[in-house]
Amino acid sequence: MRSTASIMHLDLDAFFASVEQRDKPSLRGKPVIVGGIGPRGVVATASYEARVHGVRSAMRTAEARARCPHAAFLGGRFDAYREASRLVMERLREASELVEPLSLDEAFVDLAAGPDFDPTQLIQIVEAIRHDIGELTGGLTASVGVASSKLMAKIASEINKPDGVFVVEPGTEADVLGPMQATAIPGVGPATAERLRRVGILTVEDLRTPSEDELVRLLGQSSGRSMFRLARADDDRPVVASRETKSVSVEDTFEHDISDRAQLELIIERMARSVSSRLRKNGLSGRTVTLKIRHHDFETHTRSSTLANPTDNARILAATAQALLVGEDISNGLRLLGVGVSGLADWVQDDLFASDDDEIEDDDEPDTTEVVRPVRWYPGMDVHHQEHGDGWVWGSGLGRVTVRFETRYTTPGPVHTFSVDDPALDAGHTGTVVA
DNA sequence: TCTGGGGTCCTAGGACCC
DNA sequence: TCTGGGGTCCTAGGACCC
Repeated sequence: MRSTASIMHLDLDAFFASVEQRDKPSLRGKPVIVGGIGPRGVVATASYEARVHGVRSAMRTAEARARCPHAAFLGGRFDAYREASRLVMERLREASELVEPLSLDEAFVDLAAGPDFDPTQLIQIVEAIRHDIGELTGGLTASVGVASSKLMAKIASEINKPDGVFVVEPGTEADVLGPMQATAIPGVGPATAERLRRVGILTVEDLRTPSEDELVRLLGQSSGRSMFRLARADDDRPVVASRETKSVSVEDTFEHDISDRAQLELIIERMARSVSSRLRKNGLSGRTVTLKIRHHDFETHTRSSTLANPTDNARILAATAQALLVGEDISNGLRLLGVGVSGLADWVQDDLFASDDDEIEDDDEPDTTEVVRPVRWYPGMDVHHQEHGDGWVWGSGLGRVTVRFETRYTTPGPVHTFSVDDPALDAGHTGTVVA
């Protein structure tokens, strides 16, 4: 643990929902919920206006609708989120080359690794970053924690959220941490919290009572040892700029359980194509193929098989995953299927037998010269109308789609309803739906 | 109409090898 | 003749994170 507060943790506030409010002026100041919008969906992010009504991440969308029926429920536009994230990470890298993104909306930055870092200018540096993020992203806000370790920086960023800063003065770490719930420590989730509760440990201070060996007996080697240290704010983990991808996977929960084997095999084929194209985009190939299945009753299994050589070939991935489905009892229906690849190598095996017809036709990538016609209009997605211009889908059903014509750069705009196959209406730039 | 999707890390047992 | 060990790979499951 270093002696200066120079590790920063930055967290964009209600990230997905904030991007939506930025791009949809009529939703600013209103409850916005981004996530799965189908019957089995869950909330990814709720705006602060929605959180007032008790809506939280990972809550079922059905419950969120009950709690906050007047909210806008949107499917999510990942291209827009990725672009905003890219701008933020780029700005962070100007402060220091040691930036460790944790997700699209979170990163650690080792400020001490930056060009002529001056600890006496810490607040000015942080405020400049936050100011620039707002400018670059069209008004997104970030919460920041700065401390002498990753642990305390991460905890600090929560303290004055949203749009706030908290600096943990070196020397005060253990005192700041002590009164907090044990679950404040990253890595203490529901299962660990329950184990700790059973032996009377509720706060971080409580967590300092047992010996290291006792914690190892309770939580296992790895967790036990790390919890012993983290409880004392003893943390010297470095900020690591780049981490290698370890696995690539796709999964889908169906609106209705599926028990038709042929249909499941087709879904596996589609997923294998998607995994394959993502492997290729990143110059990766892998040896272990994993099929994930979730039964109607939520019982979940994985089945994996390791190939002799790494591959990124969609046909091989599909055949391997399909073989793993044989022997599984699907008579009561599956609610989820997933296909993944691990054991990645950053090189592709020269395949002596590869030929063009070895590949399944890749329809994953839309032909950019064509007009993109979405199969379905989901709430929140970007659209373009030949006459009315740019807007977003407010809702659809019964053969109609309702669009609000406004963008990030306009005032709240008018609403019009069209037939779902109106030829004047096209998909705008859009990401993957969260559904 | 209970319970997403994309990841990471850890544990544990069996096979196999030295 | 009564029981070694360590290491690695593979599979499966579980906890956790955003």
